[in-house]
Amino acid sequence: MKIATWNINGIKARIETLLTWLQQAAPDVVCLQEIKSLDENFPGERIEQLGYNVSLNGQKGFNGVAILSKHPLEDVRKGLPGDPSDTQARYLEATVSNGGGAIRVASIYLPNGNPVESEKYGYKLDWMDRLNQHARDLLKLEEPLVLAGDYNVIPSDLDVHDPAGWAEDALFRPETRAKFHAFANLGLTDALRACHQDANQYTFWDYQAGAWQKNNGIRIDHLMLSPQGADRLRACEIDRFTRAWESPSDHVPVWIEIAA
DNA sequence: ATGCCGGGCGAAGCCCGA
Repeated sequence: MKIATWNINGIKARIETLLTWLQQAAPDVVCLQEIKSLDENFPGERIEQLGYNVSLNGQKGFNGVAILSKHPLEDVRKGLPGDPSDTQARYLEATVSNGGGAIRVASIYLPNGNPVESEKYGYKLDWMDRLNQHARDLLKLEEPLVLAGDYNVIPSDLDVHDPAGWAEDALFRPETRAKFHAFANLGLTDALRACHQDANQYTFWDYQAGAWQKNNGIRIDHLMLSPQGADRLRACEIDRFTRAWESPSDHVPVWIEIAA
């Protein structure tokens, strides 16, 4: 089973690109971030025509996450627990059943947090604490689990073209990385790093300053697996070719192959 | 280069992203 994550930066602007990639890559499950759409305005019918079920946690104008699946989506959870006052659409979780077994899948759009001096950084850190707590609860189930999405976290120096230049950024500063490592240390496997250890495994290139042409990228889109999920991991790849397509998202898809 | 692009909203210019 092929499970992907992709921050598409607006479904309205990316629907044709998404449909092209879905037909070409043929993933079984896709976690989307930044759909920037209300549920009722999401072009679900065109995606359903390709054989996908669609589950949404949308929001007007920005944020918004989705899960697409060729298999039924069950027990859908909208929103990350722990703060009823949080109205931003950044989390969606569902169980994918493919006959043989079930996998719990989450689509995550973790807050950016810049500028660090603003309340946005505190919101990011609080959100990471809530994600950590929820992951603890999910891991207690001891089942295959894939927490996939745009984490807005650069895990290590290997994952950024210019570590020194990013040192104080909300995506890379020590406090951010410490929380991400605490999360991973609950027992979650970074699928890309389980399969590839070399540098330059980027998933995002800014639209500005020729970042793509210069390969000034960062790795911030991750698939994090429970032990039961990691046991079944067979491959993890980054579809960086989509960044060269016309009118691309600034993120590219990342996917894993899991033994059925 | 804490906004150079690009998207959304909504119909000009501002908010947002990383």
